[in-house]
Amino acid sequence: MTPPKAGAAVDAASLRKLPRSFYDRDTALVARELLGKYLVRVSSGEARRIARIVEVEAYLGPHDLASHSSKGLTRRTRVMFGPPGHAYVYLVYGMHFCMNVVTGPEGHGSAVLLRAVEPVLNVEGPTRGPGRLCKAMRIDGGLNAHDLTGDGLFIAESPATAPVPVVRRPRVGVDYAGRWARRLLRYYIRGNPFVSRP
DNA sequence: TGCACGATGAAC
DNA sequence: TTCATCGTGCAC
Repeated sequence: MTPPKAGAAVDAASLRKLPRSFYDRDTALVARELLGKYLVRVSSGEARRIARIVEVEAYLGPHDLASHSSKGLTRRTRVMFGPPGHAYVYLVYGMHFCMNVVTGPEGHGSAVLLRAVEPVLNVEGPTRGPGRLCKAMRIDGGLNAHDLTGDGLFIAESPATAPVPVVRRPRVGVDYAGRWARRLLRYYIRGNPFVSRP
């Protein structure tokens, strides 16, 4: 009759969904503050999946040559230029999905890529790396443009109180972006074993 | 209409 | 280090 410890920590009533105002701020700040938050996925007919965000990357806008939005407003980047608090999900290398959260005011073209999570509840398989994260959390292109203040897929406050120690590094796989490749826009929780490339 | 190239992951 | 695999953006 003793409830599992993890279950108690993620009781439905304790999951406080992040408001849109959280996302409508400076992208690097949102990236930094997403660390430690809970990513929640509710697929119909399946148990609710919860994972703690441990690694992210900030993509600042059209001036950031590593950002998809540097191509301007296209069918693909439409979501990035849309209102904050929505999911930008795209396919890379023809086989892996990557999930971002749109940040800043509408029209800004910025987002934060989720690169790794730590399983908390009902999450199976590897979760380090943006593609594996999406696979484990059952996130695919059908969730592109999904409103993160709604249901199905959202981010919530975590019960943790202590601040997380943060490491800043250059972003992964953007060597083509010149000086933007060297910017320290990748953030992860120091010492966390689920980070993709410590 | 064609083509080069990935915000990756897994195998070798 | 190589390769799978396909949507996107841009050249033609």
